[in-house]
Amino acid sequence: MGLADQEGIEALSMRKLAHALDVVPMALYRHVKDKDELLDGMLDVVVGEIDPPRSNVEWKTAIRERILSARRALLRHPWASRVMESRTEPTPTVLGYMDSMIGMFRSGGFTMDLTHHAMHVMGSRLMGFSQELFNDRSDVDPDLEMETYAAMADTYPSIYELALTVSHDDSSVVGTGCDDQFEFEFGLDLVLDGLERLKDAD
Amino acid sequence: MGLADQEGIEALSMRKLAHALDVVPMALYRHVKDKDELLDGMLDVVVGEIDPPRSNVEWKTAIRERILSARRALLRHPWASRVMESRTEPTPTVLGYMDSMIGMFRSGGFTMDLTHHAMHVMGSRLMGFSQELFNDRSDVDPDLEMETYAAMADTYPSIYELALTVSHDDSSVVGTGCDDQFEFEFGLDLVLDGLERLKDAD
DNA sequence: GAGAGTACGTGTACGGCGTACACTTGTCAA
DNA sequence: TTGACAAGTGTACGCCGTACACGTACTCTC
Repeated sequence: MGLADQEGIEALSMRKLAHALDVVPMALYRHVKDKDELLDGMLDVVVGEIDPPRSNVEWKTAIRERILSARRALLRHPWASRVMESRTEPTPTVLGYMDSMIGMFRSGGFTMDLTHHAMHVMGSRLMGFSQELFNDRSDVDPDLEMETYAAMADTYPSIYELALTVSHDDSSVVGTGCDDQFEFEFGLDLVLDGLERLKDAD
Repeated sequence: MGLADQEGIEALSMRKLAHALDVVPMALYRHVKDKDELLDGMLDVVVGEIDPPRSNVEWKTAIRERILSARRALLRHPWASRVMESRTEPTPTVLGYMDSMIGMFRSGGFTMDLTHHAMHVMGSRLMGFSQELFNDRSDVDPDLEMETYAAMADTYPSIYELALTVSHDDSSVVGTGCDDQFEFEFGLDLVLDGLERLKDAD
C-alpha cells in the first residue's frame, strides 16, 4: 500500500513489489493466490479504516458521517477508488460494510424496498467516492489552464462559461476553483434529502 | 468495437485486433498513436450514438431523455462504461457532449453555480451509467444464487433480508429480481427532482 | 514516362507483465 | 535426529504494448 500510495497504482506490479520487499517475485505467491487477491486485500485494509457508525443519532446523520469517513479513507489512498471500480466481486469485508449500511437504512425506518433503491442510488458514494466523468487533476499551471479554457471558448461555449464562473467565485485568484469535498457533500446531501422525502411520503 | 462487443474488452489487445483484421500488429499504429487513442476513438463512436436533445420540451424531460439515450448507447456496448471510467482525459467529442449538457441546464433556468453542482452530482450518470459497487452479473444459476444468499444469512443478515425481499417482489419465481433499468431511472429521477427543488428555491 | 513523395503494411526486437512448476532453505516439534 | 511445513528461489512460458527500420504500391508533378 505504501508503494501504491507513493508510486501510483500502475507502478504496483508483482515484480516491483517483490523488489521493494527484497524478495523474488514468486515469493509473493506464498501469501496471495494472485494479484487480484493482493488488490482485494489492500481494499479490505482501506475499508477497515472506515469508522463504525455512531449510534443514537438519526439515520441521516449516521449515514452521512459514515460515508464521509469512507471518503477520508479513500482520499488517504488515491489508488483505492480506481481499484475498487475494477473489482468485480466484493470481498467479505466489503460485504460486511454493505450489510451494516443496509442495516442503518432499515433501522432508520426505511422499507426493504426503499432501502434497496437507496443502496443503488448511493452507488459508489457508499464507498466514499463518486464516479466522475473525469478527474480534473489540477497538476497543471492554473494560468495555462485558463488559457486552455480560453482556447475552448468558441468550441465549447458552455464549458467556458462554467469555468469562468467557477473560477471567479473561488476565493483564490484563479485555478480550477472546484472544491471536490464540497461537490461530494452537495451530491450526498441531495441524495439523502431526496431519500428522506420518499421515506416520509410512505 | 465488434471484437470488444463479442469477446469482451479484456480480449481486445492490439495483437488480437490486428489478427482479426488480417494484418500485422504494428500496422495499427499507422492509424492510431497508441492503444489509448484507439480506446478514445471507440468511446467517441459510442458518444456519437447518443441522440441529440429534443427541443421545445422542459429541461427535465430533455435531460432525462438524453441520459436514457446515453444509457441505451452504453448498454449496446458493455465494455464502454468500464473503458470510460479508465479514461483520464476527455476527448473533444466528450467535451462537446458535456458542453451541450451544460447548455441544457443553463437554458432550463439553472444558475451557473447550480449547473456546476448539477454536473458533479450527475457524475457518471451523464454518460448513461452510474458506478455501482459491484456489477451483479446474473450469469449464475438462480437457485445456486439463493443458496449462496442463504449461506450468508448469519454473516450478513441485512443483505440476506434485502435479497429475500427483492426476490419475492419480483414477478419471476426467483433470481436477482433487480431491475437495473428501474434502479437507474429511480436514481436519475431522484437526482433530477432534487435539482429541480433547488432551482426553484432560488 | 521518371522520380519523388506518401500511405500503408511488415519483421524483428525489447522490456515489461503475471504466474506455473520444480527446487532449496530455515525453523521447530516430536 | 528427523521430518513436516512455511518461506523463498530460479527458470521458463506466453502474453502484452510498441520502437525502429524496412518494404511496397499508389499518386502527383515535371
